Amino acid sequence: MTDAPAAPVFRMEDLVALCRRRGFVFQSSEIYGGINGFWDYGPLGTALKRNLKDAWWRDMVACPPDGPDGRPLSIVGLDSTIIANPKVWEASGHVGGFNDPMVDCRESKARYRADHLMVLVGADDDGSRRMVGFLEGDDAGREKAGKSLAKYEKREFDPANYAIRPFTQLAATDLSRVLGPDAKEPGSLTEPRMFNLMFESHAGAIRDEDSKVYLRPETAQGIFVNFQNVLDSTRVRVPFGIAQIGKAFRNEVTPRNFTFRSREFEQMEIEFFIRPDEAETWYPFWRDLRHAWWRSIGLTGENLVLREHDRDELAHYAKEGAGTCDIEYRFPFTAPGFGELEGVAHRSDFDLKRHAEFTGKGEKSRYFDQERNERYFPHVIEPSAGADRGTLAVLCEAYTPDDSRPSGVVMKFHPRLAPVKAGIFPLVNKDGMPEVAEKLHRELRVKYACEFDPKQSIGKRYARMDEAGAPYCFTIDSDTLADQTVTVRERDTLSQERISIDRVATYLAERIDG
RNA sequence: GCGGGUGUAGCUCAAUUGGUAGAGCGUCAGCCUUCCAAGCUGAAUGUUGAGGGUUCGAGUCCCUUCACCCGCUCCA
Repeated sequence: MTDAPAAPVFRMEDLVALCRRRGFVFQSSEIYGGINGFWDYGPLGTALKRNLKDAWWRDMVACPPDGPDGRPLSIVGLDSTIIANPKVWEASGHVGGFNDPMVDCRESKARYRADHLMVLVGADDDGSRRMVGFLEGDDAGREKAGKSLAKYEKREFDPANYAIRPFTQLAATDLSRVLGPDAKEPGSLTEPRMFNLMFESHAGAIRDEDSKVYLRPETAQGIFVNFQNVLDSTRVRVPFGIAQIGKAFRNEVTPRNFTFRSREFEQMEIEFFIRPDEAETWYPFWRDLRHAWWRSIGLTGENLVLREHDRDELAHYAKEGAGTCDIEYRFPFTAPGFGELEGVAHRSDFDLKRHAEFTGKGEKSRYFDQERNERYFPHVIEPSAGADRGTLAVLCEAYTPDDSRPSGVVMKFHPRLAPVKAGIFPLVNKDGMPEVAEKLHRELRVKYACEFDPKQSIGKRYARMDEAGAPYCFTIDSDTLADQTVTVRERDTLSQERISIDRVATYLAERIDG
């Protein structure tokens, strides 16, 4: 990464402005002032995102490549609900994990997880002595706290004279005598406050604790809880995958960076179930396949990277395993750093085991492998991609300022993802040309998203198609009427060539369908 | 959640010490137009982000709030 090229040479606000101007992305409920962390897709953005999801579904579910064993992957689809029995989230660990109390320091503006915060206090504390905070596991911080306390009390520091207590066990009245880890005066720490990262609602008319439900924070659990249903209803056997595209919700503390960190977002997830001893084969397979897929839909530049996680940043379900990696993109707002598009994780058998435990089915729910004549909880390789983040990366990759063009900018989408595949124009809006163009449009629109536009000058129409990212334009002129040929204008090169009008559909098929 | 900045037509921006909210571009309609936002004529468009206050009078001053941007923080 040392000689990585410079970040994209455009300002994010220019892309945001284009997205709004051309109808890719709008702020949610904008006429009421918007709402933080929520975004709507306009006509072009909807088409773009749909094309991305369709490409994923086709390449991963309908027509996946061969696996490492040389046989086609077996992957089936699922569409589970956003709201489920709340026990799902107790089993998955989200109810606990999403409720971390946080402590803010008014003086240093730092924020700490309350359960990571400890205080050093005199062992013979009588309720009036100063306490000094430090972070659990931070030996240097703890030493510093000791020195600070000894200096304050003007005596030698002897660990035997001090006790360590969790911050969470302090009474509210004690806070005024606690010195924060990064503070100079005591009393700057707030009481622990809950940051509930799962959205809550209520199912049914009565709004009480029993009716409380959660909007799912990931689509994955819908797959795990349907694992047995899919096995029983579908002729699949390990190794196989279950795929799902759907909305998920996280009450992010700080939504930021356009659609990158939204509170409502869409995931494209596969849980691929494997034999426990084959993770070392399947994990690198999926990692490389997913990396290659993002490249195949147009993220071909240096801004796409694959990054293996360090051991200490792994999630609770992946501590032991074949590995976890992020597929990351260098967005203008992360540059020179990167932002995550997709995580590929070996989740081990964590989730299936947890649901076996929480449903009380236990070992009985183990999978029976007929070929091996043995029972086990399958392990899982999870490629989990963000549809909105992917769409945003595609928008960033496509955005190409070009002062030599009238539009000033061109969106160079991969033809497969382009929301409009072609513009179809009569060179002038008379002499029979619009009729021919409209007929061509009617034929092409059956298979490809095309725009017929007879108005204004040809230059304006090309410029508009540049901003919409249409890879091709077909123009009918007076020669068309004589020899049945049209001009193809290519978006990226601005080249023009003439082809027969009855070859237009084939021309598009060769370039869009591969 | 903290600090800083921004907010006027779809976009870019004007609007004197507080004194009738405007222009260009784009959009739309018509004319014209034989290949890259050409030209002519005309049209639509705003509770100046929202709410409150001061004032005879607020885009302008004050308060509150919302959204976006930058920096922290957070991201199981």
